[in-house]
Amino acid sequence: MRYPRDHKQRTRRRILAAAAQRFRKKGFRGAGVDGVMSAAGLTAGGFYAHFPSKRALLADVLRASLEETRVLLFAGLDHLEGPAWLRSVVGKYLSRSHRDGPGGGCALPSLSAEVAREGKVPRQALQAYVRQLAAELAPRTPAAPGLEPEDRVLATIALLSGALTLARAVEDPELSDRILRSARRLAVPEMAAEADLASRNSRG
Amino acid sequence: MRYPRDHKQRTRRRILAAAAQRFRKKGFRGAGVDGVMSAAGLTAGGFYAHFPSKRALLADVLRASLEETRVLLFAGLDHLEGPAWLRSVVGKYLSRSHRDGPGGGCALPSLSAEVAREGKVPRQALQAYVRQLAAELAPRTPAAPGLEPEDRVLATIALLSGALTLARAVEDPELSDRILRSARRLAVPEMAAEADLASRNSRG
DNA sequence: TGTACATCAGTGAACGCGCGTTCACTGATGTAC
DNA sequence: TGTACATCAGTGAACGCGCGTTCACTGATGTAC
Repeated sequence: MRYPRDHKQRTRRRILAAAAQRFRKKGFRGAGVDGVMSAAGLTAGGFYAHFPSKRALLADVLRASLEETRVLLFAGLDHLEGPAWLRSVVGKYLSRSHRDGPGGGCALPSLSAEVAREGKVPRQALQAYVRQLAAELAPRTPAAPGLEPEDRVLATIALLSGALTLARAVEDPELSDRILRSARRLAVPEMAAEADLASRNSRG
Repeated sequence: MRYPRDHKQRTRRRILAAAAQRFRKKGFRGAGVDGVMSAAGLTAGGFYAHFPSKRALLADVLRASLEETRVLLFAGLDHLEGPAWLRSVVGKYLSRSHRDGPGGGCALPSLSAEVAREGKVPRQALQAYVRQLAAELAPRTPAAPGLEPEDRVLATIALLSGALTLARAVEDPELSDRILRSARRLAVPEMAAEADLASRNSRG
């Protein structure tokens, strides 16, 4: 072995991390191979020693983002359960910091629409992303009217992703905040009345 | 007047209609000026006699799509009210035909993520789109736990848009259908239990 | 210990291509007389 | 009624640019002896 054991693999991870950041921030078409590589401290030509194409990278970016989303959503909630747990997860997803940092966090709000147009491989990766996220949320999610946990979780992912996308696209910060807050309540109606009461109290 | 009265205006509308179709179907970056113009039966050069730039066209496309969404959602529902009315609206939005025809219908699922990155003018147009749609839905929308009609409507738009985006991005048709169905129930919990019952009965 | 060598991750110039935009020109139109 | 003309919507070639991708080459690395 002429180079340090994991040298190439570590470089690959650096490229992947840079791509995950830039794809989510600028979109798949908005982020170029050139930019990704120079963000990783490399030049464009080297890219193809690590990935067969930009589109193939997109699938890997989805896989990498799932891990970030996991950490973002699940960290430090072991003591909660039922609606209170779900409210916490939803609150983290629909937080201002998640909205304002599209380069990190969940890939769905930034990339779903583009992935839909990029053919089979990226679409399957997104599908795996949704399935995996749903599978991890379902066991702790309570049922809702007409919705087993597995289905409630799918609808909730759609709601969270849609709300974050809109909250990012709208120009007025107040409307943006309002979209986040409303979506939080629609996602967890069990806690919505209390949240309403609490915010009334705290505002006087 | 050397040309028929509305000749140029009519051409403009043709370009706008072609752009609305192609932007929603292929994305803003995925659809080129060339393609839009030839879909309108013209050549690329003529575009700039009608619009100052491709980006300015995006804002107009959002305005044009709102009218289509209006027709799609509200046509023929005058006899309904409350949850039953809302269920109908939601059912039309989250229908297979809307999912499978991204070139028509609502602009939010296809364009929100890109609009967020295209600067002030398109973002304001999207904001107006959301506000207008919300204002038209709110008067007939019932309140929900912790959600006045105005807020429920915002969260519902987020849910509908997010669900359609995911349903389009996922490869497996069964998962796609399941996302639509789950979102329908989360959007109108008042009718979800009945829908559940009905579908159980009809399946045996 | 020191030197020649084989490896291979990464460089950087070049490729063809499609993009958004510009602009000199065309040619169908309705008008003037 | 017929002819010369002014208008202007639309053409089509050209522009510079950035894209994804290729490939001959470089040079730092660890190895062999």
